[in-house]
Amino acid sequence: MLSINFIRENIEFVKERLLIKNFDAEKILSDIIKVDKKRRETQKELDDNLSKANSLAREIGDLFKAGEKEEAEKAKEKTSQLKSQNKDLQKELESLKKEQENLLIQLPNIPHKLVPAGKSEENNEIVYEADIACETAGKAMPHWELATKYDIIDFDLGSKITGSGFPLYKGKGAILQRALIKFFLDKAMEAGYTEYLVPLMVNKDSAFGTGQLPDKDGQMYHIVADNLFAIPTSEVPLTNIFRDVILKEEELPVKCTAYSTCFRREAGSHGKDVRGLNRLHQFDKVEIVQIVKPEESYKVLDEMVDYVKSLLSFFKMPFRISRLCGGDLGFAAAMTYDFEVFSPAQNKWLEISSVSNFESFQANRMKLRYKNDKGANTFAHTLNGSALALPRLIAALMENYQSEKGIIIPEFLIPYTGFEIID
RNA sequence: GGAGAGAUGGCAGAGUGGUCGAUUGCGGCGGUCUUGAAAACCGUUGAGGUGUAACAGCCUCCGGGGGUUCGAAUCCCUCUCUCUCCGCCA
Repeated sequence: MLSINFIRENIEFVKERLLIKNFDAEKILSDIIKVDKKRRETQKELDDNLSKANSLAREIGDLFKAGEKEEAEKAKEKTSQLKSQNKDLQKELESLKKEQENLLIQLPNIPHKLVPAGKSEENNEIVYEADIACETAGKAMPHWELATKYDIIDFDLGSKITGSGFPLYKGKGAILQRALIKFFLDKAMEAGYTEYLVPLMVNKDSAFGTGQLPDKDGQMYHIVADNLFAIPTSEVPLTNIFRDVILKEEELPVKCTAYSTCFRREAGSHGKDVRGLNRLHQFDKVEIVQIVKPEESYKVLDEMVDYVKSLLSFFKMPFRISRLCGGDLGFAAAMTYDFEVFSPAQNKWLEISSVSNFESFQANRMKLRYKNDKGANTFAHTLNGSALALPRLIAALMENYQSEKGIIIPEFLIPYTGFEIID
């Protein structure tokens, strides 16, 4: 959420920058300014009235104490009009605040200067491509066939037990999954991240804090009986640890990581790229989150990109990094880098990680602040990234590492899997 | 699920209708003293809004929401959470 003070002072700038995200903010901004003005006027009026009421109450108290009962009773009568007036003002203020909030949360975050304009992923800017050749492009066996051939992932059983998009991993498939999780968590720890094991369901406040609500309402599984949401990523519980928190400056940067299962309804995307592990309702992911000082957030974004790059480099598979254009950028992000790994069987790039700087957008929503060196409370900047999401990585790994003998486990992973080949 | 107790400032912990935004202790910050440090002493120390050139001023906040009253941290209702006991259970 953008802060009202910032908007008030930079309307034209906000309007202009949001066009990069293909968001026409003209109407909503003028509404916000109008409501804001009204809100402040009402606030002032109410405050003045309350001030009067307070001093009257004090006087009445003094009169009672002095034993002047009659005078006191007389003074009481004066308050009734003030009271009813204040009640109305209070109601009005309340509804103005709500109105303002409703408008504010509709505004997406402002994209960073470097974000290219553009409508869709075609306009994303590729900033890095690993220099790794892929000889089997178009000739490799797809991972869903390999899965069956070696009996390590059972999509049909998943469907039987739950439904499509809930695969069941078996034997070496399950172990590979566990090995990767452990590998990624170990690396995150080496890089200074503190590991958490988080709740997989969150309440409304948390879902709102990171921006899942109300923007992506239909994308989360909702447990109605208890009004809880299954997390679409551990970013939600991780970042919400710091909801309504004022950190000390020396506590920054906060670096945390969590492995979790993630749940996504993927409503509206049925039938598109859903084969095999490409798009699932349930999957596993290791996430990294940082909370930093505003002036450092872009340096940290680069660091996080380098970190994810270093992870992917272990696998020696073709991958590339792109900076998302305005049209492809998420609601809450100011800048995002996507990582894609190459699937030789499908002959296409699979998105495997997404690293974003949200600047103060999430922090403002969840009132995440720190005390700066001048003692002033300041919104921190939040960043997060996948490091990494497993299914597509496993898909790419299976396809890239297939051989006549079986799927060869990359050497660095063998200590984690305990086996060298899936056959 | 049943019965009871509780939720106050960074922490501990007073406060049961009228200068209480809140006694006090610890912690933090500033100072005096000291060659330096400790101790001691003095001062200071929450958040949000409004407002100001900047101060000041004013308003709100004692778990959340609602109510009673001229006036509520204090009384009433309700929700959430924590603790103790009982039941059930991985």
